[in-house]
Amino acid sequence: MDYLAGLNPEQQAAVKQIKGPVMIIAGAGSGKTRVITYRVAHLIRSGVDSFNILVLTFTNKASREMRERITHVVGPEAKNIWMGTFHSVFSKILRVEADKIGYPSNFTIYDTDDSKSVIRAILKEMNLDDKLYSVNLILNRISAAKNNLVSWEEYQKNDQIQADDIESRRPLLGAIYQNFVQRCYRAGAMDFDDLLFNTNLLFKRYPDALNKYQHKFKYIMVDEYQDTNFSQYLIVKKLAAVNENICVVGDDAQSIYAFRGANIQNILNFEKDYPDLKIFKLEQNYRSTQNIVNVANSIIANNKEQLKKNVFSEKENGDKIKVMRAFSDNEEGKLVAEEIMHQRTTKGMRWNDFAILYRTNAQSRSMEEALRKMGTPYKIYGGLSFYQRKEIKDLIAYFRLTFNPSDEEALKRVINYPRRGIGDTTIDKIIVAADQHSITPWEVIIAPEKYLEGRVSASVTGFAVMIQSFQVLTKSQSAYEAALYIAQHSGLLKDLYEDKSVEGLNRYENIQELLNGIKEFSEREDIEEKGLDVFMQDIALLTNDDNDKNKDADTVSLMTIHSSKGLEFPQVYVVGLEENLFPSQMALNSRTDLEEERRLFYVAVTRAEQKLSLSYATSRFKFGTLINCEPSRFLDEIDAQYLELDFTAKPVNNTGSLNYDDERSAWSRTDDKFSKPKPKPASAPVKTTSILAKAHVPSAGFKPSDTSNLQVGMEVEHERFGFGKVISLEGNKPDIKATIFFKEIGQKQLLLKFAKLSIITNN
DNA sequence: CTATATTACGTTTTT
DNA sequence: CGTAATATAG
Repeated sequence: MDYLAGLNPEQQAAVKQIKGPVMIIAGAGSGKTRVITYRVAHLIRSGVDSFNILVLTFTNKASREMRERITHVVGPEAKNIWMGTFHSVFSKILRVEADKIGYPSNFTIYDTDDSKSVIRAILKEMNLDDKLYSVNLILNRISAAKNNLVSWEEYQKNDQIQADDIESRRPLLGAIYQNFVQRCYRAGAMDFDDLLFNTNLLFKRYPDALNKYQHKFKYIMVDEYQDTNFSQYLIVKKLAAVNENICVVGDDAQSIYAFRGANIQNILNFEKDYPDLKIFKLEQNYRSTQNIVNVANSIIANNKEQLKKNVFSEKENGDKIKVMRAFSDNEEGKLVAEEIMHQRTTKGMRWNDFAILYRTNAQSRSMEEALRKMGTPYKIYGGLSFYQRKEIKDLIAYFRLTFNPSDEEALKRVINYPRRGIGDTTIDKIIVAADQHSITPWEVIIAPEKYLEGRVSASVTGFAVMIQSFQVLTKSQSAYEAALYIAQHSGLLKDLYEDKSVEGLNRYENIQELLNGIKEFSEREDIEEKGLDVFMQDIALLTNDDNDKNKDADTVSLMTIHSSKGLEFPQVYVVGLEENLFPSQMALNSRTDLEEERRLFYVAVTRAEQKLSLSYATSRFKFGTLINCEPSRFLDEIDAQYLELDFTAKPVNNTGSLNYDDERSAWSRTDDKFSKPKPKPASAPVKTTSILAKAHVPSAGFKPSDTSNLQVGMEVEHERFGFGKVISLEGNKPDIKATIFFKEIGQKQLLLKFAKLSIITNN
């Protein structure tokens, strides 16, 4: 098979240049994936050992698809290529080298929820205001530090950083960072950023290790290079330092992950690192009509910083870009659903040919509803993934704990789920004891008599014994057998089975699905090691693109623009083109943020092959309240000659509360293509102040009395309810119920064994 | 300790 | 509006 035949001259040149540093600037739709695929194939055909090739991608899906396509060309040898996301490739390496940096090779990977939970625990322990020290802010700050390879020690030493933190009145961020790192270390856990940070650490501290991988990966390719952060950049640079057979592929115009630390300078400055760099520009777009490409170009022209290129299409002009206006988010959904229905019938298309793209996941709801009403089949991509569901995380936490009992987050998750009488106070005691003795909570649990009082020890021991039995079991059983055993004997399966609600049923089915997945894994023949521990290894790195059992179903696709990157559809509907939504409110403060938003719009537009529609609503629900919206500035930036405005939609069931410009006034504005509804004066947010009784302040020296001899008529004081008189007593010994009339809040019924009462008088 | 009620809080985007 | 953390009663 002549894989070069279908390529244009520039693509061919890029494929054939296999030696030395290469940068391929690939415009949207310019056949980037084909070039990478064929370049790898070409490497192998040219005699490069497939074991010496490393291909780094941004998503699991991209790497999977690429491997498939390469297999098509070169056959089974494609299996030997090291290909995957940065995170998955380097977590594999770290598992091999873990002991060098003091980690167990079965370290846990903490996901974002785990990290947040760790931070919450730290804030509690340090007694900090969680409004000033918001979890998200802290996590972002730590993440940014790690991605720039700033350790907690350096963070604390850096004057600039300290000054910033002091100025924002958060001087303890460095201490929190330190605490966070140490806790993760103690738990044998790494978060996503650690996987890259620690790889850098490994290469820095152990030149031997670096050397080994430098010689292993003689040929390196990086896809989506514009999305790499400093940490990733340095890993690649170090690995490529010996052979310098490095090829990066990307498009600066599609850099949309700066919020996660991606540094567009990595691609803009690549030439500085490799002076003898060969640059190839792929500028012909094979995907979209000329109108679509022209619109995309006119959008991106508003950005200052970019590599010069001239993306063009030789396809037909195609339809103009349709702009639809709706009066509410729900109506927007209806318009889009109707238009898709109309297009499909008149043009004889499949549901698969359509995609609806939005800025935020929350927008899927109105689209979903409208599609459902019309009976249109659809599939939502993204959102919370299978592995993020509570029940799945619960079961996986049992697995995690089995293989890494130090994993504190997993422990906290399942120690009392299903209920086994180990409540918050006991858990707190365990953690405190662990802190005091500088050991892990697990070590407290396996020897509770040393650290805890006898009463709670029993249930804790029961839990420890159970986990230990899992540990023994997993050594001999297959992944599936072990998983099933754990699901049953943890009590989790039973707990879900007994919940007969719709959601409960659903959860039970999800667990079954996970178990089926593990079963399939157990039965795979292309893997040597099939223990549950192996299955667990990169589960934290998996996302939604997992169990695509209905992959071939004919459905409309709904997803965020971010997750649409790399995909294409004959017809694309980009919805919610409104100020503060797209561009996002968060992005309005700085030029760089706004430019990233614009690149995101560029990505959205360039997903379309034949027809592109844009829409906005003049009002939409946000946090349960209706707000007015202005059309996005991005619409104004598009050259009007490419647009076809459809403002025919009339407000449905207008109750007079909505003000809107009619069609004519929209057109009568000469300076502006889009009418801007006058912003309504924002109604002041209603503060819900509790009018309930203020808490009773107990008298000084308040002490609960022994109430076993309490009599009707006695006057008592309650910690919260204040002073009162006993009206009546009923029930038997331990469950005596007292009716007491309190001066401040009235009559109450209290169970004596719980109520904290202080007896004032005996009549 | 558990179950229920109440409140606070958030929306970018993902490995 | 929806979820998740916390308060409260039993």
